[in-house]
Amino acid sequence: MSEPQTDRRLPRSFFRRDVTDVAIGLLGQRLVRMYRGKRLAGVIVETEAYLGVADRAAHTFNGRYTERNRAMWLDGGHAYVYFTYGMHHCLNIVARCEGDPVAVLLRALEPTEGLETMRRFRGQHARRETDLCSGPAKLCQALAIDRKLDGTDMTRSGTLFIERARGRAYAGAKIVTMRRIGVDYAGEWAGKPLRFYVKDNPHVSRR
DNA sequence: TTCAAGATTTCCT
DNA sequence: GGAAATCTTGAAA
Repeated sequence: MSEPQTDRRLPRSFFRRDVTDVAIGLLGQRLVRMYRGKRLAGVIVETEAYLGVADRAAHTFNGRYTERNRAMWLDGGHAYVYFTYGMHHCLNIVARCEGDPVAVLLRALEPTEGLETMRRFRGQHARRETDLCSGPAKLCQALAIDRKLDGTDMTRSGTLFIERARGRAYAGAKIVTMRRIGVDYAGEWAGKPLRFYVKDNPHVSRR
């Protein structure tokens, strides 16, 4: 028996493409997190591409394979969730194929379902709706995403997945391309145009 | 075993 | 605009 959402879920082939194409293609798609029977969801409005072994800003730079980043080495469509700064989680979606450790960092969502629950998870910081998911760690907190979901196959999981959202896609909107956030230590890679977001969308992380 | 630093967010001046 | 919070990771010793 198949559930309605299953038909809308993005297939493996979507994620096995070039990581930059996946990063751009994810804009306008819907991230869904099932939490205790409830749907927490939002449309992706900001992403960053991490190019793997050649990319000094990537966790897999120079072929690094560790306990933390092993999910990045999985097949396209898997989730890579890491913990940083002693308190924050960030969600990536692996692209390409097994053995090619590239991924897309989800930096912001326009929340669409389960806003009350998100507000509860975010606490009193989320005064405005644009405070809920306007940052990589904020969206993880709003959707209760932590390391327990690291390595999840998002093309098969019923807990964390991505739905095609053509009706809400920002196909007609302008996509802005610029340097990535928070990777100034990465030398020449810090300035590469690998951050993408929907122009003028209020949920995009600032700076 | 030790230690510096981090794909961030929030609060304070 | 600047710094604290907070702890895991990864590399060096």
